[in-house]
Amino acid sequence: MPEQRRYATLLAKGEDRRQRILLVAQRLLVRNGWRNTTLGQIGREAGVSPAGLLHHFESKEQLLHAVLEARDRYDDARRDSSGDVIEQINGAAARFQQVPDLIGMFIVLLIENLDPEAPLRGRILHRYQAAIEQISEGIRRGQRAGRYRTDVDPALKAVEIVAFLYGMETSWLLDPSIPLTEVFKEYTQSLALQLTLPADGH
Amino acid sequence: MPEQRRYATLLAKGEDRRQRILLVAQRLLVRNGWRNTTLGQIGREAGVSPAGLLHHFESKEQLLHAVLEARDRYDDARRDSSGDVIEQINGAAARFQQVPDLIGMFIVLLIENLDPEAPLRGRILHRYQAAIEQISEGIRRGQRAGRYRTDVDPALKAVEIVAFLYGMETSWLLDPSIPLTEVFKEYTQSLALQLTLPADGH
DNA sequence: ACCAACTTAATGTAGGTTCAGTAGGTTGGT
DNA sequence: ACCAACCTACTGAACCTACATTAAGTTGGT
Repeated sequence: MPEQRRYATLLAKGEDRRQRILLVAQRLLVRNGWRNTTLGQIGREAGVSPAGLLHHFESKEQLLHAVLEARDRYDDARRDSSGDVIEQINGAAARFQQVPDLIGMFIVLLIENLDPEAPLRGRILHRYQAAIEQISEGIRRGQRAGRYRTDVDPALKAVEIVAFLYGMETSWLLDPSIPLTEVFKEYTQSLALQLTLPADGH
Repeated sequence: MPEQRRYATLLAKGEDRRQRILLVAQRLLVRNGWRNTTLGQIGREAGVSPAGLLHHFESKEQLLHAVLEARDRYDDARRDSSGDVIEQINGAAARFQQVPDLIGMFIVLLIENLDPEAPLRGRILHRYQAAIEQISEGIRRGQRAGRYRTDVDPALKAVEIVAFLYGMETSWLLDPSIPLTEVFKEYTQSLALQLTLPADGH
């Protein structure tokens, strides 16, 4: 039996549990925030004791990083800087329905790490700026292609769009009954109107 | 000497300290979240021991409620349902500069109270819905007055606008260097464009 | 026999709260 | 003017609970 296969069953079981823990941790993180989520809660829902949990992750902090890395892998997998801005926004909207458990993680961590000394602050700020940059670039591309008016400042508009997206996440976390699709549609229409019409000086 | 004036000097000192505690608590609440703010921190910055703090407020939770009530009084004082939506949004923008310490309190508490069982969840949801209602009504008023197109659904647009406002708070909390004024101006222009132009069926 | 995957029972610590006491200003009577 | 009773505004130490983490032991597959 090859070295790699020794304990294959056990290791598979462990990996399974590990994934389950990550999923539960992710969900509770969004619902309760990270600081207010205890290893006991995660463990209970994942079927292990707090100590058992630390068999898979060496500390609570490291578990958080594992959750973040899983999330980053997901994001990286579907980053597409090809489509135009409207499509990017619609993509974000679709994700609300497709993977509701992932929505809000970023916002929750952002709020929990506002302090300059907060451990995740750098990482989060970086991600925010990357989002701005991605949207800006989408707008610039549209302008170069002649699809968008050139008198709209891409950087400003990007800040606005990202604010709208964050705000929708926040609103939806609070009240999932809001008419997501319609609001997104409304906003993208409004955007299109402003981005594609010629200026009229009133 | 009238009954109310007994111990006037002492009571004034107490009231002074009380106000100072409220201010510090409010600031730390936004920076660190409520759960991550300790009575020790608040006390240190307000010049009392944790125990001394509880002489003025009977518990940490009650202190939070006092902060909320102070905030509500402020909000109620400047509620104006008279101006149109654009003006309301500009008013919100102005508050970022005027009273930066008040910005973000709502968002932070919102995120910390997402859970259905969370103590402030009801209060926060109610306030969100009130904000939506206020904006909706502003749009409807504009429509009745013939200033706005009637083919924009006020409820939908209100959700969008509130999302933008929350998102701007969040973004600004994370990165205060964003060009606030310009983004607000950009957004209100975009809004005006959509709300006041006749429909073109493309 | 060995190793992963646990469990239960400590351990340590942070933080809210309680308690007993101190300082010093206030009041009302003398 | 002075004093006793009373009050507010605290402080420091002790208390208690909730957690994260550690230690030591158990189980069951390979």
